[in-house]
Amino acid sequence: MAPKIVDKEAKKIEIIHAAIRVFSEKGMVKAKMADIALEAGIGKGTIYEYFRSKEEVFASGFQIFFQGMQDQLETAISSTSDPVEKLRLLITMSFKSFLQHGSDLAMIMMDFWAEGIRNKDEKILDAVDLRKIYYEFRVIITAIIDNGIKKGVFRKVDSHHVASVLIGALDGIMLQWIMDHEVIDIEKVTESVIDLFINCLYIK
Amino acid sequence: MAPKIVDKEAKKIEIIHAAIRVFSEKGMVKAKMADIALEAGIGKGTIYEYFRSKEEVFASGFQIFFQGMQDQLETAISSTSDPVEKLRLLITMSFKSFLQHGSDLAMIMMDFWAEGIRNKDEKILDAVDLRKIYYEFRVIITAIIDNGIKKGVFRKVDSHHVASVLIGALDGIMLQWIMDHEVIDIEKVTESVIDLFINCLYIK
DNA sequence: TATATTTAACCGACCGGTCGGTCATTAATA
DNA sequence: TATTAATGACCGACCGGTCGGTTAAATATA
Repeated sequence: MAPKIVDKEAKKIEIIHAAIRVFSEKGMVKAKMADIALEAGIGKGTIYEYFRSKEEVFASGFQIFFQGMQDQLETAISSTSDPVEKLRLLITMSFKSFLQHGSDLAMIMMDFWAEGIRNKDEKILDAVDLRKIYYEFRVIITAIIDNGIKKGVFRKVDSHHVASVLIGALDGIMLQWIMDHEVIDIEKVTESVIDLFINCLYIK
Repeated sequence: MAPKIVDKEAKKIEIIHAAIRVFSEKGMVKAKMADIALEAGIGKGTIYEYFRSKEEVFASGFQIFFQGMQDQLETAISSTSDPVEKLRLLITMSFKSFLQHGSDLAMIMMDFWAEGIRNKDEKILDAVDLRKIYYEFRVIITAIIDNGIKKGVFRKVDSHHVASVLIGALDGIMLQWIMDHEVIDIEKVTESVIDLFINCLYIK
């Protein structure tokens, strides 16, 4: 009188991770539900026991992916209260986590971007809301800079827009790195970013 | 004994422009050959008189799109020999041309990025070679910075990596702008970029 | 312990729709 | 009329999603 019971939630997450692997290898469009099922070691139909559609699988992957990144970053910068050190950590951590994962994970980001931009008007999937993610990231950096200005370590700048430029630089450099690992030396670029942003904000 | 004659080359370019319009509106995947034919005011089969496949249409669009951008930029910065002014022009021009075109053109860039990255190993389409495009862009900026250093207007920096950061910043900011026009004030961000890059390189 | 029963979980053959690409036919031109 | 250009109905591969049937874990019964 009692049927087979599995940890639905755990299995769901397993499927998401399999999906992320497939998405990163083949891209959102070329990744087929059959591929995801194969990677997860289950039947195609089973995926539909856990998700309503391919899009929902994608959205779940998106959420887990960015949540993980954001958590990692926030714990890192909370380890110090010095604005300069916070910025330095934020920059190095961003690149480090990117390098860690290899180029596969970089690929998936591209799809998330593309999908996020394309679906920005249709609010069907609010999990795939890059605007919110960028907004939050901007808030964090703006706060650091404002704090630095208030403490008198940074010169007075338009913190909001400098934050936009920094985020842009981080993303844009990653784009270049994805395209050509040989030409972009992350170590040295990190130094350049730190040089440009921190030293230029710093009051000597 | 003489057949109907049309300007094949002109018609080909017409089709490419129609395709770019459709790609920018619908994205590479959702853009159908039938849509492109409709936009160009011809039959679907006719496209195949000029291109072998959808991918070839896409690659041609890619080439024309980036060639146009690059030409525009190069003529702009060739109007002066002052490194500072060259950099300033490069930054403002980049954003201006982006604003000019509206968000549709921004969309297509996303697809080009995604496609360019995904196809970087398969050298089938060397038209879609973003590595080359970025490389050339990097060379231009590196040259400007090196020239500035040589002339003693810029302090000694790792020009190659600073160039990477600048390109990254330009691209990354555009990404943010695509996602949320409201939050990113291009005018002010331009100022911030100029402030950060030029003033920080400048020797007072 | 062995067997029967229940039912959540699982599955993959199948369906319906889509779309890139083809080709037999027609139109236009000199 | 000879030749090329243009076309859109058609084809077949593909794929997301469905569904009827199967499996197996947990319990009930003897």
